[in-house]
Amino acid sequence: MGEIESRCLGTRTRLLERAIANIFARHLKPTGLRDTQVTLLTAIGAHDGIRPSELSSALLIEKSTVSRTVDKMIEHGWVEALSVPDGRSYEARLTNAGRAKLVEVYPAWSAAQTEVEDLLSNNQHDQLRSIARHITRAVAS
Amino acid sequence: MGEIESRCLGTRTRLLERAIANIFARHLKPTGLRDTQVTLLTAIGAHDGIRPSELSSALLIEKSTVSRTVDKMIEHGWVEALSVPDGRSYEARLTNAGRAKLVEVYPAWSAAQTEVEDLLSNNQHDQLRSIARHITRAVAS
DNA sequence: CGGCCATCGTTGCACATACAACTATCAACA
DNA sequence: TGTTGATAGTTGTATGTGCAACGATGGCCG
Repeated sequence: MGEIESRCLGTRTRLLERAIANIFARHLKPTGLRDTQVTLLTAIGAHDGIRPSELSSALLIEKSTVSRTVDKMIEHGWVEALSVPDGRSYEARLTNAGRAKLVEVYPAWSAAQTEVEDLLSNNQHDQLRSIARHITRAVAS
Repeated sequence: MGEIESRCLGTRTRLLERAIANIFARHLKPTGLRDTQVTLLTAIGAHDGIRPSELSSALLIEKSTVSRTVDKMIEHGWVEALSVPDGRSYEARLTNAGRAKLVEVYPAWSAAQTEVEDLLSNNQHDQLRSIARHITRAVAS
């Protein structure tokens, strides 16, 4: 049973995630945005016209969570939903207000990112990105 | 702004955590235990007499979450609380039922662990453990 | 001894999230 | 064209979690 204690990757990943999420949460608090909101806002900004289902599968965020979070961002006026031929779906796009919000959030994000990078040793952030990329590919296939 | 999209360690860590947590959740479901419960049960088993505050700081789980989760495990009869000189705290210890529960859970945990290791490439699980150890030390100091 | 601050665990409350059921729409095909 | 099955997003429900406030205890120092 000591094997769980000594090797469990679930526990370790969670520990890692909490440590890093806490840092981001602290820095983002004054902006009023949550980490998930920043993630979705950024993803929409980087992939104009992306659809909720793509956000969900690419970021591994539950589709219901995406639905509710994007709804709120639409209410805030940061995102707009463009209708598409497929009547079940829509395309998400940043509004000017959404882009402005991202600009506003950037310094806090950057400070958090720097703090996390300082917390990790030199190669570890690259390893982390590499692992995440690996997972992304595995999920995509 | 593309920098957030391309480099954010918060997003990447969360993605990683979700991917792995989903695998563990799926395997653990039949046992009726959540990942956090397994983590706490295992930690108590490995560190007999550990206190809630120590569980919280070592595992980066909120003290309130530890409190409620341990309460439930006590109700299930898996953990017992031993009183200590310091009247504010107590020592947590596994009961025989708790040890039996761990034995019962082990196969599911092991299957999940194997699936995660298969998902990652050769060195990545070691890198992940290394990073988690690094974080643990940073937090402890 | 007595007051003050720190620490510990618990509880109240708000919220994000997961999972499942549901609705609406599309695609395939007879 | 009508039916069937798959897919997209939404909503209901339950729960885990975080944060803040609280009550209780301990430790410290005058």
